[in-house]
Amino acid sequence: MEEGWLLNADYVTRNNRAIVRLWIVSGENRLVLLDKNFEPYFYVIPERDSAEMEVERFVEKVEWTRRRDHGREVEVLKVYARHPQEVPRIREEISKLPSVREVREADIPFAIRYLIDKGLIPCGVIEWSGEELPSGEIEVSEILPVEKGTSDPPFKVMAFDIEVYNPHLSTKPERDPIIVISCCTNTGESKLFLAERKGGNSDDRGAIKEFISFVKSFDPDVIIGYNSDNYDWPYLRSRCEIVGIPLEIGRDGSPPKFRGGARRRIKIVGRANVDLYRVAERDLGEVKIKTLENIGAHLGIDFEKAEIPKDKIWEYWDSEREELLQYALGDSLLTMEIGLRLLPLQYEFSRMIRRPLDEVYAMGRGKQVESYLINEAYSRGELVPQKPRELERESYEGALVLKPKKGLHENVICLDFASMYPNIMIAYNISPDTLCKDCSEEEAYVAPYVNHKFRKEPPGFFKEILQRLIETRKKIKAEMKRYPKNSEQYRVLDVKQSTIKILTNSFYGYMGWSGARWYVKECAEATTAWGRYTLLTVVEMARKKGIEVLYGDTDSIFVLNSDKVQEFLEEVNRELPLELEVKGLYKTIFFTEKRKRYAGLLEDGSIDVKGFEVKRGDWSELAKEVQEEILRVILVERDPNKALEYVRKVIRELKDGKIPLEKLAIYKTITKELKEYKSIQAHVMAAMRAADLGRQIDPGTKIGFVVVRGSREKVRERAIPVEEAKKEEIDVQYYIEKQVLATAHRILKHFGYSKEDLLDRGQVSLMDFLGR
DNA sequence: TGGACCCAAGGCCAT
DNA sequence: TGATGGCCTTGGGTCCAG
Repeated sequence: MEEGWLLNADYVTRNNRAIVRLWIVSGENRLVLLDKNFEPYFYVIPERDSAEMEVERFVEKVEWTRRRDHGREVEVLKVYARHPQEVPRIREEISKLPSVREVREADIPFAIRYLIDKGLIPCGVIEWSGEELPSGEIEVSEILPVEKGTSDPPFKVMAFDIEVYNPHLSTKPERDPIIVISCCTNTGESKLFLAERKGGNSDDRGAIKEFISFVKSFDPDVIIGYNSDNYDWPYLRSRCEIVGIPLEIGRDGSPPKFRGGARRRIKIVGRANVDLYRVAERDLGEVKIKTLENIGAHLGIDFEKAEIPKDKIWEYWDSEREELLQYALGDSLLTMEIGLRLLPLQYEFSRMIRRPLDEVYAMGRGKQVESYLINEAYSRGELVPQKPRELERESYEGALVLKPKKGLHENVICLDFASMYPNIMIAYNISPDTLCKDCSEEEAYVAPYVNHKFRKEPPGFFKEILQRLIETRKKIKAEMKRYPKNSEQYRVLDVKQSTIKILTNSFYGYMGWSGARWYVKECAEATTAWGRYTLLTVVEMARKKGIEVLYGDTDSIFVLNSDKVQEFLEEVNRELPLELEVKGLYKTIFFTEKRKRYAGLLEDGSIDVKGFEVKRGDWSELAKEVQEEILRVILVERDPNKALEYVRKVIRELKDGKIPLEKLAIYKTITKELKEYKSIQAHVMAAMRAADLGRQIDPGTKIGFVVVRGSREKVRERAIPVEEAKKEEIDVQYYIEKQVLATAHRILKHFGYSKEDLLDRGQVSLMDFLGR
């Protein structure tokens, strides 16, 4: 048997038959495995026995088999199609038959079906025996997954980035050529491909050709970019069409395939395309403005990169080319560095949910959970439910949030339930297949408030899966202790446990997602009901013990610390089927009267802020900086008066024009097409102005704007993109009142200061008045 | 006509 | 293309006193 890493899977059609094709990395070799012995199939749940005869009219082969549907055994027809492309049509026809109740699993892609049935793990190792064909491909006779301690696959990775000549505000492939393509590899190579000057214009033919031949010669397994799905790839494709060069970079010589519109995914045959921006969008929410540079800084990458304003790229190309080339190279080098840090988690997700890397990176969390469940269902002989027809969103009651006791508190301990929702699902056997309407109260757990019932036995689909995930994670965490924290083994195990944690914590949300195959509202509703009940129970238990509860949210309570707390913890853990543990100890903590907003000084001297504007991406840097400093002075220096003086100083600086423009920019996301907005607020207006000037504004675009002076009253009338603003035009009064004062007063009002106090009206009231 | 009040839209964060 | 709860700003409307 030979061995190799599974990079990707697809199929080819030869002699009208679909042949599964696997792309393998084996040492220095890149192999193609073909399996001719796998047929597309799906299931039919019959209404009557005549279904068999009626279904047979549409296909060559039908056989009876036993499966389970939500735990119950069912006799179903396994229906084989001649070719995967026939499946959608046959499925349509068959599901119309009166003798057919339901069609199942007809929408699982052929190559994915193969991976599931064979138990093969993408980004993992497989072994096979077979025969080499004259074409060099290998026809396999036997193929198996190999259980191995995981490590990162030995893939060759290439990062790339394009720069476009852009004397206009936007870039248009019909008009603007590519001027630089920069590439680098995880083997240390880097290349720049430059356009040539021809009669005053730049000609990118040569650059594109050289790029294509570099891709062919380096032959990467993984190609990464930053926003490449929405910019670099579409642009390259357009340029190739315009200049008449085929973008033949697939391992079979084919061009990339673009699938879908705004949420497009790009497939390159035999390789894996990964856009790190989409990974960052899903996994790095803490980075508010996701530029390449910000992501790099967040990941701790020490990288000096030349700064060139986007709209000046063409000028540098014309007159300061060397700097532009450094900049362009920096982009692909930084993309590579980011890739080296983000890819391991994507590899592990690929293994966990058994999907090729180039699908995993852009899948939403719900789809990732679903892929995992589909594999679990197969191994249990369970039929996969159909996708819900229409997304009928029925909302349900969620978590409980207590009103905080406002003010400063000393020596506060935060207790929380470990993975509350997954553990509730385990404790009360919540699962689509255990939900029962007519169980007796003895044989079922009955959810409080909502009265949904779940059979106590046998363990449900979700319970079994969650139990095993949590158990596996515990083992990994124990194993991690055997290695030093900076070791490779530790890092690999950490990625593994972290993947399990993310997946485990996504189950509840998946259950309540109306687009999920395993969507059952009652399950989600019962989970939160037990959550509310549990939180109320511990609050009551604490009070009975004379422990003061200051705040609580979903699965946590903040209490005044005392020697009673340890005993209380033990009592809770004795009486409830969940584990309450210490999450943190605050020397000082500050609550306002509002929920989900607090700031505390932890034992190690760090400050933990939740909810306040400091943590939000849609406030100016100035406002956030001021609020952060106020919280620090209050919690650490315990000197509200000093905070007051600080605010007054900042306001003076603002009036004196000493605050740089960048600190005044407010960033918000455009979430839909501009014309669809019912309410035109500042960020929408700023985006419209940007669009008028030629900037591309799509849903998902972050727009940075500032508020300038003017006769118009409404903020939106005075909101302009930050790139177009001058510092002299800033509406200082807006920033004082709506940004600095608003955020500062939210904290300082609890220490007896009014907005007037913060403004220092007494001393500068006349100036202030004239200033308006 | 301006201010008090209310509500919905919009966005982002806590859990 | 997991979930609900919650906070805050803005814009748009009504009502009412002056």
